[in-house]
Amino acid sequence: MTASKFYALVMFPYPSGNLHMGHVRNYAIGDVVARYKRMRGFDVLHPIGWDSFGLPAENAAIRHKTHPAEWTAKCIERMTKQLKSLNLSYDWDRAVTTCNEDYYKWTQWLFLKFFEQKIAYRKEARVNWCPGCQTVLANEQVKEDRCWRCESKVEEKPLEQWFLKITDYAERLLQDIEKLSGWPEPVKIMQRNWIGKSEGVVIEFPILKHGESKLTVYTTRPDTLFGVTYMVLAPEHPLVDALTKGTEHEKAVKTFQEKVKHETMHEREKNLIKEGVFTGAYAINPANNEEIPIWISDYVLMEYGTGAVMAVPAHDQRDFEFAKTHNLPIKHAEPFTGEIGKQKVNYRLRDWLISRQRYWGAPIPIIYCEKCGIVPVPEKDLPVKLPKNVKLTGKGASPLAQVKEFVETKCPRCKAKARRETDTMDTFICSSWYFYRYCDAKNKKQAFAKDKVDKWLPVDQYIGGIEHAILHLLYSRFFAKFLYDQKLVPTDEPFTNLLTQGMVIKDGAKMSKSKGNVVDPDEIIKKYGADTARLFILFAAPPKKELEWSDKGVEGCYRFLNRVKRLVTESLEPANKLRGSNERGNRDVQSQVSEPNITKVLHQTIKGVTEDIERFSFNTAIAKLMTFVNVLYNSNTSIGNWKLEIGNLLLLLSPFAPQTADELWKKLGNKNSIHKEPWPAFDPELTRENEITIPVQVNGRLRDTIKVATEADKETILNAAKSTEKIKNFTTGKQIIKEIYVPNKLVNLVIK
RNA sequence: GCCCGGGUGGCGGAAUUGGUAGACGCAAGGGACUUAAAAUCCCUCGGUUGCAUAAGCCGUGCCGGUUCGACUCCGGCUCCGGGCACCA
Repeated sequence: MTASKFYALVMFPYPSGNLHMGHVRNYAIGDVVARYKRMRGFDVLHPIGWDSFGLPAENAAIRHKTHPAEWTAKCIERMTKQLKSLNLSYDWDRAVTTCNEDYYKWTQWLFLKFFEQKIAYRKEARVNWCPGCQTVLANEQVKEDRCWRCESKVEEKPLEQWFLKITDYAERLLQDIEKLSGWPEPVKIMQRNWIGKSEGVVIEFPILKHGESKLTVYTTRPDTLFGVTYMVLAPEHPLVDALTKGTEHEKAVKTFQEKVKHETMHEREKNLIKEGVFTGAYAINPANNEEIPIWISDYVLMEYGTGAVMAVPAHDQRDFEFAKTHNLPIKHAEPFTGEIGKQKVNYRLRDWLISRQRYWGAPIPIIYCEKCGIVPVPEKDLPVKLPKNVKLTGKGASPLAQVKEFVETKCPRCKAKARRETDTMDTFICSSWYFYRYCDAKNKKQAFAKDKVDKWLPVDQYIGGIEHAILHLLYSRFFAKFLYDQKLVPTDEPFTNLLTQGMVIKDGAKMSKSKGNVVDPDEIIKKYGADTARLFILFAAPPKKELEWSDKGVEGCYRFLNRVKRLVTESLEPANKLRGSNERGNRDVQSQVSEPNITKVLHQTIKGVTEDIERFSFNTAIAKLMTFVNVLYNSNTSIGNWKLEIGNLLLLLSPFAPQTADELWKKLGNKNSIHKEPWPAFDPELTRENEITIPVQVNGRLRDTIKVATEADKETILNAAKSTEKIKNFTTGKQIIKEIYVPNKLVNLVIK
């Protein structure tokens, strides 16, 4: 029988040149999972790589007068050293680097697949332009009208660009969220909201004195049809011209349209007073034949629904505000219950804009021919290599457009002179399929072999930052579905379980250069070693929560590891040496722990640590190891007898502090690496206490505790509880009306 | 505005199904060892009354409810963090 597979994946880093604490946290968590699963006998895939295309490298190269390829290579070299210094158990042979030809060749190949299936297409649209990055951005990459990366204010520009038709998958992306039982609820909610499904109807309103022309609106509330008092069109709506041409309203409408044209979506949204003008035309409410005025206003968006709405000010906040501003009637009406219009589903999700007007990305493998039009680069001609000799200024059009040798080519179909596409792909494309490439990282003939991805996918545990709740995690789900449809991968969801780690903060704020609160992992590793750094990061907070950095806390973890080391050293000394009281201060003899109890605590610790790791409660797992070490230190028995306990302690410690655990393991006389050992098992019988302390409450308030044998029956325990001095003080002269006994948990006496 | 998280000692956090609130670590105080310091080891450590390591009262953001019993469940607020934001 072969071992079950386990794919432990961490979000691969962008090679900025510096590992930061967020990385350390992500990778420490991932490494604990990988090491633990390995010890549990799983065949574990735990890879790492580099998300190495992207703007920062291009900008850094310009600043440092070097080439992005060289800059990136240096950064990767540096960060590889840093990662290796953390003793992360990666399979380095599988490392992928998205800016290498052998990777982006297949990114381009995937683009061709999308193109074949008409998922990749070109269209002109008003797109988000970031003046800081000098490129366009996808909707997902704009946060509150600012660029997610450089925080410049995003502008809108009408441009012809490449898109991926992610909207074709909107319904499946939404439905399959149900399948993601191993994902955190907030992430799923964010994705649902982003997709933004709404179900409604499309209703046609005839227009008065305009023959057959009709006004089509989309509404989720057809029941409010009787309350409609006016109609509103988006300023760009195609009917506007026909309605106003040659009328007294034409001029005012044109002026308004001009004004709106120069505003971005966000500016429009910020307008507190809803502006608009009357078109002079009227529509007829199909439900009651009322004549209602048609207005235009910037609060109606051309991009959503039909670009026209029926306004029900009695029901809708925005309609209400508009009606008040422009003195339009507000009508409270009976609900409309008839059948009208056609069912229609709308989504807020827009297609993914993937063109980027920058150099450091995978070239879009497309050729424009005057005769043949848009021609995909034939597969055999891949990769379309990024030319090395480029002038990078960070300004103006796509840098590739300046490279004559790149642009000028022949049409693959008719062999006539043709031009290459000069935009590159959004780097989120590169990161949407890297976890497939890991399975077959060196394949020269394919992006990945089917049997390899069949073996490893889906990812059993994915770990990364919440900041990708929509971005990377939505794109990757989309890719998975497309690749699944192409029968290239085995599942239509890529990640079975997702753990979103919290940020690392210091002095209450995110670590950042501008705040000057950055802690350099290198310095911590140099001073205390990688194990201390890992241990602290895992101990200071549960993975999902924010982690407050504390230099003192780091020292505490350092002390703990030294305590473990000392324990091992002392255990190797002659067995007759007791942990005598003379070297331990004047401790209460009763607090010392005797031999059989150590066995019990060992088994309790194995049980507790195992369960804690399973539920990602690493902080409490480590706390239990500390408790165990404290118990050993407090023991009154010969330390020479602790071989078994100390061996197990090291095994339990090994996923957290791999280097220390292995060194000490060898010191104990073991020849093989601790990391090849199986995870320790516990005996449930041996974890049992033979005497337990039971709290005794009177009217729900703790009054005393009693010690009883674990097997003691209800009657014995209740009698014992009622007969203690303290309890008697509360109960004498009173009537016990109820006796509550929760087995092995507590006694509560209700008195009157 | 809407949708998610979250408020527990001086601090980070624990309490897994409603059952001894504060595990573990940090900081603080005391002690042992030492010529001394560092390191190490031990003890105390939510607030309050109290000589007390006697006993009691209060205590998990606030107000109320359910329950023998609530950090945990329910209703209403409040503050902090995050996401979305004219999507008809």
